[in-house]
Amino acid sequence: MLTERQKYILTVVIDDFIRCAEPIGSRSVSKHTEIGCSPATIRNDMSDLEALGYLEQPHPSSGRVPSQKGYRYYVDYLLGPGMLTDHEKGKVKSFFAHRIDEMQQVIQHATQVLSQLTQYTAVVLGPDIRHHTLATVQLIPIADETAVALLVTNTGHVENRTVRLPDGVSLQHVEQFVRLMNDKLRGVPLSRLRHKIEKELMAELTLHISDYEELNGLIDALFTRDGTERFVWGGTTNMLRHSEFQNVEKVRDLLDTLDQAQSWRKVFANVPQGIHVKIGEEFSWQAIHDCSMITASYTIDDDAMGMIGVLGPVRMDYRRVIAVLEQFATELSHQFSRGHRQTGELHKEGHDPWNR
Amino acid sequence: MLTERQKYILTVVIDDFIRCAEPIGSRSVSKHTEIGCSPATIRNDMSDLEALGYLEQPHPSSGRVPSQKGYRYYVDYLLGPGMLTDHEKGKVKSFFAHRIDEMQQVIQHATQVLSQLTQYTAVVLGPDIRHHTLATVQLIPIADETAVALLVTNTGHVENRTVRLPDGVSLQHVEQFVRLMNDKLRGVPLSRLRHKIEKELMAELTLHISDYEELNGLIDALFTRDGTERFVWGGTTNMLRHSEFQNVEKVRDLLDTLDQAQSWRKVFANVPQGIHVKIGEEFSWQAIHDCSMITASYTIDDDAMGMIGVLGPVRMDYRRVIAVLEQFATELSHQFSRGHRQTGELHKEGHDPWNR
DNA sequence: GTTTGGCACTCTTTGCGCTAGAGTGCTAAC
DNA sequence: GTTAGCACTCTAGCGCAAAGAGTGCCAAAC
Repeated sequence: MLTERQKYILTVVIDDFIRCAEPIGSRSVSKHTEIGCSPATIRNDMSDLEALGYLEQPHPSSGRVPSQKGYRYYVDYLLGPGMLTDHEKGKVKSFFAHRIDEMQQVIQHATQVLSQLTQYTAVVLGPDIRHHTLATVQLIPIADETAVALLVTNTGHVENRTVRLPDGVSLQHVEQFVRLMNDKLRGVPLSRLRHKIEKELMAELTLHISDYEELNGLIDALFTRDGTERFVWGGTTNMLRHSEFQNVEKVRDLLDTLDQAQSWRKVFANVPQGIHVKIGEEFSWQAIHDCSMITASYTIDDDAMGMIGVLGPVRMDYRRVIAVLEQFATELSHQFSRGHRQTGELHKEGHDPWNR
Repeated sequence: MLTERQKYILTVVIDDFIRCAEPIGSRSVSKHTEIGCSPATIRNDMSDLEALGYLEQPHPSSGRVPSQKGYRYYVDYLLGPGMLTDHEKGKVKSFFAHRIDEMQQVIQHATQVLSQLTQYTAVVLGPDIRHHTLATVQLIPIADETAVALLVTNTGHVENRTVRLPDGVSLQHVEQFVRLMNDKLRGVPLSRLRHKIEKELMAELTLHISDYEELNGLIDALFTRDGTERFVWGGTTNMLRHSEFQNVEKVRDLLDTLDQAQSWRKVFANVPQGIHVKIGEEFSWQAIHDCSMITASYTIDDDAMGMIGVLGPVRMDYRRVIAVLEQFATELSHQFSRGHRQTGELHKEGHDPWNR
């Protein structure tokens, strides 16, 4: 258990170190007028803090540097609420001022704004479209046996893929097949499409495409998502601004790691709701052992939807970044909730404005 | 005019410098047995080559380093044909062994293979879809006044965008509007769509959407392409492998420059057909003044289509990269030509297998 | 006229020792 | 429990010398 003064000293050391990236000595801590005790006293406390594992000495008789355990304590117990500057507020506001239709553009732009605002690297995960419902599925033939398949969700998300059509099935049959799927599947969440087809539609579908193998392959090609949640990094080069990445080898490892999309998907999948901070060696990869990531989830009508995050050196400005992320995630939730509500009512079963 | 021996010495100096990245001295050149003359003679020639601007001395009494003018001469007149190693041939072969349907995936994968093969940074431009023809256009309503518009080309490329539908136009009218466009525009190259609509279809289209402003806006939203030819960088971190990028500041400038999509589009637009080498200060941006780019175009049925390229330090292995690019572009051309031919015949005017 | 060996000269790189500065740990006094 | 003083340690920066690489030039040889 730390004394109040020890907590205060730890806070000051970490705050200062975040600012200037150099070991902090007892004299410079004592300069903070609030403390009211001499460097010698502070030395004793800092020595205790080191013994407890919250501080470290890069070499004997240098100032102290926070350990990752120290950062963890700081984030969990010492961090006061942050405030956005007017400039930051303005940037966030202006991002949300003009509505953008295309999800991909929103994501891309958001990473840019976030990374520019924080001067760290930003990441934005799009909404999890498995909860969106199917608006329509279409097949557009482009060659004898090839067609482009389109899935459109109620939220306007479009997914397209090229599929092979089964041999020897007439176009009339394929058309009826598509018609049937549209009739029966509109309004069904993407995540439940496969299930619903297998439970309720197989019999009917085989009327149009009788070869079971072929039919199954086609349905697979149409509805199996590869789980590629779209996420985008922004401002990756901001990493190079910070003194812990002046070594090119390290930078290369780090940037290569950011490209490992598959692995990040796992990381993002396990991040809890709300604001969450992951520090250095809490990551499983060596290359980002001196990075921290702060994440915030945004929601659509209180449904968990997506995530935004900022990756920076362990020595990042947690207070400021958390404030920015909180603000940004809140705005993003509002934005999407409005947009979603507007379109949510449209595609009930049987309602088709175009009477297809 | 250079003597044969001077050309030989220049070649040796550049070859060696490309290999070891250190100034080359007369003694080390004389070690190449073929030359049959002493270091002193070579010193004289190197002195001449420096006077002519092909070589430079980093500081008095060090070895010589090629100037950019030297590289240019080397590339234009001295470079012999390169040969792929069996390993390289194998890599290229295996890339083209399995056919991939989605263009975006082909591009992405190609950049990875190219950058891995060369150990430099690779870029791949997709085919210029302005020459592809329209297969179909569709409007799928997702909210009261919003619809997803889809353009599909004869080559299976799909473009989607969200558009606002004009106020107070019935869905029947919109549907007829789309039907009309499909009837009249199928088979027209994307680049000529706008022109054709304005020349031939405006009168008919106003039957369905009478407000000229609204109609024009919708057509704009449907058919105006923002000129975002898709290109993808791969292996950007390979840049950091090379000794000229050991300075983090420089690396940051360079990586930031790679992100300037807009500017690169201009560069790529002006690259001539075939193999082309651009060296250092021939670029207009400071940040890549010590990079060279080698590009190769690939074609579909002898039509200029797209481009692949490799960006590396000026001190890059031109011979090897040119060989790789030539091979890769040739294979790519074959691949696409086959694929294209297969689908090229389908969408003649009036031929619609689904009778829509 | 071209080529070569020899030699003096220049510049960079590396290692060493020195000093200044920052910060600690310890002890004794308050 | 807190503080002042002091000895000690470690780093960063500087200058210097020696080693190494490579040149330029000159006179002699081909």
